[in-house]
Amino acid sequence: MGRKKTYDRNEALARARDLFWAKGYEGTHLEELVAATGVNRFSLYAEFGGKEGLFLEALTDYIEGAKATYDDLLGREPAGLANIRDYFASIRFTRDYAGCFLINTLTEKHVVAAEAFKLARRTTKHAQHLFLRNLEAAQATGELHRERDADTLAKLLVALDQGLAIYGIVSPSNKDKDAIFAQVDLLLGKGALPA
Amino acid sequence: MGRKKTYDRNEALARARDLFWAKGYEGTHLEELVAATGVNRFSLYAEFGGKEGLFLEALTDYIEGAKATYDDLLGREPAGLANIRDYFASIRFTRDYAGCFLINTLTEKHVVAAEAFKLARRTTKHAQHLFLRNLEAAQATGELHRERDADTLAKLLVALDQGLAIYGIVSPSNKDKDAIFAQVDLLLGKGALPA
DNA sequence: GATATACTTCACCTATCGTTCTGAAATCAG
DNA sequence: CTGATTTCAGAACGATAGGTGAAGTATATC
Repeated sequence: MGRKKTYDRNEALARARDLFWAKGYEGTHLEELVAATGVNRFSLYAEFGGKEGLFLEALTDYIEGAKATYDDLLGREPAGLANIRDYFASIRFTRDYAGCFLINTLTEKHVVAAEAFKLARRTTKHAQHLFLRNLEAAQATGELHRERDADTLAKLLVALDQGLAIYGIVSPSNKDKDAIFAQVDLLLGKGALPA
Repeated sequence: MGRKKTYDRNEALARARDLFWAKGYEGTHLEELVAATGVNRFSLYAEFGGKEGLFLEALTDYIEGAKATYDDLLGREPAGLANIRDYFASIRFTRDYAGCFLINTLTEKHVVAAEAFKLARRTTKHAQHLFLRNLEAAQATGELHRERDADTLAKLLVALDQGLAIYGIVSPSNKDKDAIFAQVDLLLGKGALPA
């Protein structure tokens, strides 16, 4: 019983996430959050426990979404280089992510920085693990040369993943993306890579 | 005539840069700036024209430093892959940059975002140009295979450069760095890269 | 339809932000 | 030394931030 909410919790969280993502924690004011989410100040406090709680939930929401994307694209069967190529093609080269919310958060040394750091390490490790999984499968089938250091290559791909997210902000050209993608292929040993 | 300043302008600028770098624009409060720079509020306004002016000067200072580093390491003669290797080895794999001040700024949509965006494009283009210069020289001497798309490879290196700056925040392990460096070498066609 | 419940609106509070002002301290020309 | 000039240190300013309280309104159960 009682009055119904005029907002949807998940929808509100998504809007808050986008705002925090774009403007950072301190740069996003409560008034903007109220306007964007449609949740009034009082309910926002009751629902999320204030600005800080809302931020943490928004960040967690983002992480879960990112993890789901990783799992979806890099967890496919059969494992192999195709999964990696598909990941870069469909994430880093199509949607215009404004960098990475989590990484942006790390650069802001506010109160939730410690929690964000833990999340960052965990997510990075997860992505690295998924990359490695596909690289090792590729080595098993002979798709990737067995002498390549798969473990390190996975780390490089993680770094490149982040780099491309940023590159997309500065130079969001599709022409560039296609060309860079071809170079990633070369890195993976596909295509005609000269010795 | 008049009283002497108790601070050094450049020193104060460097301290302000580090603070803004670490905590962002909105996350850095004037009181902290006063404490860190040793410049009192009044003088800070007289000297830099307020918080915004100080930020812009600090950002410019950072850019000039970064550009000088690029020029120094990637502009050396003779041009070639060694310069690129040296750059990554001495910048992205030794000093613990907390990401890139300029890129951090882009993610904060505050009042100087437009100016920061211009600076980012210009700096990125500059780095790309320097990478390309060394790649083309390497192709001329046969150090790098002539069929490689040097232009695109330069772009990839720019993206990787940014990615490694971030990777250094999350996983600042020197063991990782050495291994990743070996993979960068492979990307450049040095070492025993299997076809 | 009465009543209890939960959300909404709106005004207010306190803290703190960036900025400005004021009087004292320090420096240099004459 | 004297006076002009500049910086210094701290208080004070208006604006606005995040958070909270009280009254009103819509909804569900009985």
